[in-house]
Amino acid sequence: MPKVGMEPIRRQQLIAATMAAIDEVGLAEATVMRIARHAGVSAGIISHYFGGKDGLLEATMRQILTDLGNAVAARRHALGDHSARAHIGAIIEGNFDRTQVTGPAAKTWLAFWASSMHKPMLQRLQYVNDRRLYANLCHQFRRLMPRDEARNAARGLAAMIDGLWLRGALTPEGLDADQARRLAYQYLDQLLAHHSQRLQAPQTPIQPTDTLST
Amino acid sequence: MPKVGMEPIRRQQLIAATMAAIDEVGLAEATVMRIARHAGVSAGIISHYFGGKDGLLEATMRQILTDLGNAVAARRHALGDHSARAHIGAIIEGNFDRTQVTGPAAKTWLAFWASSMHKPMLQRLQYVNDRRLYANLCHQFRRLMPRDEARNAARGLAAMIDGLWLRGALTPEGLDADQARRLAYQYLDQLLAHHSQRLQAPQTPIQPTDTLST
DNA sequence: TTTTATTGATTGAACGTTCAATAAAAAAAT
DNA sequence: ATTTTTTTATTGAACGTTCAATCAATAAAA
Repeated sequence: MPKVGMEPIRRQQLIAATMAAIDEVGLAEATVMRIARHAGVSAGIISHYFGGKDGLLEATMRQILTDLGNAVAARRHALGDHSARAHIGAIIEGNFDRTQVTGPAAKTWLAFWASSMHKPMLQRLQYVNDRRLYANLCHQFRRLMPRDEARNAARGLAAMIDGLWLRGALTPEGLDADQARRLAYQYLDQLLAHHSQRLQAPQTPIQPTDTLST
Repeated sequence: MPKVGMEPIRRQQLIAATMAAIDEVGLAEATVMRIARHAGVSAGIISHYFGGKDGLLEATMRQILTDLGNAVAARRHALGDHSARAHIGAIIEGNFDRTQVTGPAAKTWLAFWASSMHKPMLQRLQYVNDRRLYANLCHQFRRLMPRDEARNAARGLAAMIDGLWLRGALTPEGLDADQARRLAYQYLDQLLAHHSQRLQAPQTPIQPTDTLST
């Protein structure tokens, strides 16, 4: 089987196998042997390409974060409408993207969330990603409201997104992405309602059954 | 040291030591020896009182869920005002209770969230707790709105609570409980605003500090 | 003296890593 | 075209470590 130029192929295989193994039995029992078997290779190869198990786990988390970043960036670039609401919508959509919501990715994500609290390298990755989400949201909200309120809105929406995600991952039936999107948009529109220069009123990618306001 | 009637004492010590160990080094490295050392006892005692490490972990998760249940129940019983908003407020307050927000409890909680996906017993505990939160919220919202909307509101608020929790646990500085409460209440009031029989308007247990702009 | 609680050395299983051996492809030589 | 050599990728058995569980020995209370 040894062909030249295997490195990128094997790396991808092993990262995918890692997610599959975590999906199957959890991080605690995702041994190098199980991961290797999933990828159809031997255990030793992991140390060869990633320097060890930790290296593979780090690479896997990087992959997940990169996927999320791409999912968001793609939707923001495809935006016709450059309103704040549209940008924030793209962030929501990106976070509930197919690749992210899938069983393996969701469980892997949650496993890394938990273990990042005690592994400095993973913590760093998680932190950077977190700040990026918050900063993006904050920047968009800032276009419609004063700074302190924008910060609150960003914190609230970030929490809502993560919360929907978390509960989706924990639910045996998996995340209902449509329902999650709907709830996130509904919350977003409530946040924006008070500050709508009327330019900016409910634009409805999704109609939250609106309401004649207070 | 052997006195009679040690069992309940040791059990409590060991459960507390488990949370402390998880807080310190994470579930993956919370070995029986480390936990035992934390409690000032030997490793063997764990199997003696809990039948094994798994038994101790299960008991620890049960403890955390019980603490949460008590925190909520206490606040609901202490309620003067029996409005739906007051009840939901008690649920929010209970979830951001001191004993829950503390470092050890928060990290232990997250660790169990992750591992409950692959351990049927923990999954069962987590699921029951989850349904209870949802059912309680749903029941209270139902007093103010039609069923489908009540369900959405309950799902949204549950996600918001868990999301704030999660992000608090992941943040290096820990959860800012006051800020979390404020955001949860703000969201709650937005949910209720559309349905307020005028009895029910913003009652402000917490003032969202509103902002002098910029 | 009996009962109860606790210890800690021991055991066996499981893990990640290593590395000499191997096999396949690519390159060079014929 | 064929053979030989070199390079690259891969294997899997062996090693050292770490862990949870066990249980005979022990020490304190009753």
